Amino acid sequence: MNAKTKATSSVEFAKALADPTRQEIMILICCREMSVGDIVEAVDVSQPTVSHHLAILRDAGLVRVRNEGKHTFYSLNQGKVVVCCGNLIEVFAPQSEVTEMITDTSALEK
Amino acid sequence: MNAKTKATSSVEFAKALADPTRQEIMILICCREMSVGDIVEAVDVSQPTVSHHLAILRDAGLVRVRNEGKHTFYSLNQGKVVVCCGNLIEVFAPQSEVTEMITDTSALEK
DNA sequence: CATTCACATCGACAACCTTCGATATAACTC
DNA sequence: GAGTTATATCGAAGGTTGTCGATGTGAATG
Repeated sequence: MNAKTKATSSVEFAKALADPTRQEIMILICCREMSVGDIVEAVDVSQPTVSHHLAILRDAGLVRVRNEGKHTFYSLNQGKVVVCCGNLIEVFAPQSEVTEMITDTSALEK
Repeated sequence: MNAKTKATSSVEFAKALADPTRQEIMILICCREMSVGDIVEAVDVSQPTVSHHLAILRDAGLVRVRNEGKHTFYSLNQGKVVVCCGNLIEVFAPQSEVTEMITDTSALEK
């Protein structure tokens, strides 16, 4: 387990994903950095609402944040998603083949 | 994809997991069948509340239900958990090694 | 067939969440 | 330093969710 990355509980992880707007934002920043303004333009909610959702994703450790002058760039932490999903599978599907795979190998360690 | 199993959206899946009582129930019935009464005894909420949570898990396709006389037995659908988590990883971590694994092989098909 | 048992459903209430407009903050610009 | 731009925070409104007691329902039981 990486010490830098705060451990996110399964409930907190699920709550962070439990909103369509948040999932939409997550897809936008999944594979690239985006400024808050760019995200606001891409989704159909106000700027404060986008900031609010980004704060929730930040608190869950699901996004990386980088400040550059006036702009703040967000990007999704894909590794965190993998780790949290791995936790879910370990806890709620301990008898599945996938669980054997992810507990045997250290595929989720990074 | 199994035609019997209704496709659960990632938002619906996340919402189903986004409550500690529900996750507690999911762990209880993860690897065994339990009647509603047994679940009520094991958790610290009322019987109507347990029924309510079971209904949400049922609507999300996350539990199997079996009636036997007066009793109703619930058990977790581990395969569904694996499939839904696989979907999350594919969508939100497309560049991870795990995504290559689960898209290359058909490990999630059952 | 009246009673009991197991569970689901209903109605109400409180807590929480999403959303917005308004405002604060912090950084560039002229 | 006054103005502008980008983002965060605040406060309120409205919707959703979790919880409970009360009640409905359907199956076993005597």
